[in-house]
Amino acid sequence: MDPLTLRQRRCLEAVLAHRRRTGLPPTYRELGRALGIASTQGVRRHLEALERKGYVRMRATARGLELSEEIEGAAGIPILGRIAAGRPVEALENFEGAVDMGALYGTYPEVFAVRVVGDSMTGAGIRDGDLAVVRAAPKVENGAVAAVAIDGEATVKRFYAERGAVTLVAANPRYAPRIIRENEGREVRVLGRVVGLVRRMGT
Amino acid sequence: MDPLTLRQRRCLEAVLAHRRRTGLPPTYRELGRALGIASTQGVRRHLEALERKGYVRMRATARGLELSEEIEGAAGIPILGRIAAGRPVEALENFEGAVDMGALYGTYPEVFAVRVVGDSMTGAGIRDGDLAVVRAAPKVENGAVAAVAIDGEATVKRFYAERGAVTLVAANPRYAPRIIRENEGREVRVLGRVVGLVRRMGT
DNA sequence: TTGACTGGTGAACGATCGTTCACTATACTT
DNA sequence: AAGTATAGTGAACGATCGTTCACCAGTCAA
Repeated sequence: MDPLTLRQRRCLEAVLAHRRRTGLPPTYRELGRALGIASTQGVRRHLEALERKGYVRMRATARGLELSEEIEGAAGIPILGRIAAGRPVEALENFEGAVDMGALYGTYPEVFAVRVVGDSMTGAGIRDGDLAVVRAAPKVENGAVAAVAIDGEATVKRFYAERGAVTLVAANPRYAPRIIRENEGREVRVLGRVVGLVRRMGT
Repeated sequence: MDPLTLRQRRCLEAVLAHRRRTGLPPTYRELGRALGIASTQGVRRHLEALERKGYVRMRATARGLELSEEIEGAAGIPILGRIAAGRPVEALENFEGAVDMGALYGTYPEVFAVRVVGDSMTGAGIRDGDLAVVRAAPKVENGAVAAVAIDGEATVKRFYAERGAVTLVAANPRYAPRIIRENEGREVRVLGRVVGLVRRMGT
C-alpha cells in the first residue's frame, strides 16, 4: 500500500478513533472537527487520497466510510509475525492478519461457543474454562473432536459413532471412554464439530 | 428483558441483517424497505418499543441505532450455557455472553497476538499454530507465561527474571530451561504477558 | 515556469435522515 | 364503553450529510 503523508495518517487515525469511541464511522464534519479542518472539502480531499491509496472506501451514504480489509484487521487484534527491533509494533505495519472471530470461525447461528468444564481434554490442549468454538452440524465424522449434548448437558469429547452406540473418548488417560448405547434411553445429540478454541488466562 | 412481539422481533432481525450485510446500522427508511413499511413513523414505533424493552438505544444522529450489550453479544458468537432440548439455540436466547475479542482481551495496541511455533508449551495447553494473545507490557511477574523476543524472534515461555539473567521455561519435559545472561550480547525484550489463546482446528 | 500534489477556506445544492403531527384500524383489558 | 398497546399511512420541518464549484497557497519535480 502506498505510504501516507503525516496529515493523511492523522486523518486515518481519527477515523479509527471515532469508530472505537462511537462504533460508527465519522461524517465529514465530525472528522473535520477532530482534525481542525473547517471545510468539508478539506476533509474530503484527505479521504480521496486514502481511497486512492487503498486504505478506505467511500460509499455515497450517511457514514458510508469503510476501511479496507487490511486496515479493518489492524484495528482489531493484529497477528504479528516477526517482532522488529523498535517499538512492539508501529501502527498499521508488520501484521499478517487479524484475530477476528467472524472471519476466523464464521458467525452465529452456524457457529457458537461452549464453555469447557473439567480436565478431560487436556491431552488435546483443551483445558478447564476454555471456550470451545463449535460449528453446528447434526453429525460429525468419526474421531473428530465434537460438542455433544447428553440429556441436555454439553460435553466436548472425541466422537465415534458405531452401530447402535456412540463412544466419547477423553484426551486424558484418567478418563475411560464412555459408551452410550441407543437402548439406554439417553438423549444423545451432536451439536457440532469443535473448530476452535478461545482461552482467557492470567488476570 | 421483556418479550417481543413477532413484528418487533422481525424488526430486530432486520437491524442485525443490515449490520451484517453493510457493516452499518440501517436508517429508518432502509428498515422500512426491508420490512415493507412505507412510513418512517411506523418504523420508529417499533424501534421505540425495542428501546423501551432494552434491546436497542437510539442516538439522534445518522445511523444512530445501537444494540444493547446483550443483543450486541448475541450477534457475534454466543457462549451457550445449557443446551436445551429443542433447536441448538433459539434466536437471542440461552446465551451467557459472547466471544468478542475486544471485550475479552482489549484492543490494539495494548493487545496483540503472536502465532506459536513448536510444541514447547503443550504442557500448558498451548500448541503449535495457536495464536497467543499478548497484553503488551515491558515486564511481567516471575512465573507468568510471557511472549519474549530474543534477537527479534518471538517465543512464548514461562518467564523468570533473576539477577543478571532471564530464564525461559518450556511446559514440555523434552525442552530444558533456557538461561540467557545479560553479558551474552543477546537482545531480550519482554513483549508482554500472554492473557489468552485462540486456536483454529479441524477444517 | 509550468504542472501536479498536498492542504486548505467558503458557500451552496440536493438528497438523506431523525423527528413530529394528524389520522386510521385492530386487538385485548378493565 | 373506555383505555391501552400494536401496527400502520401520509405529509411535513429542520438538521445533517455527501457532493460540487470557485478560489488560494505552499512544495517539489520536470
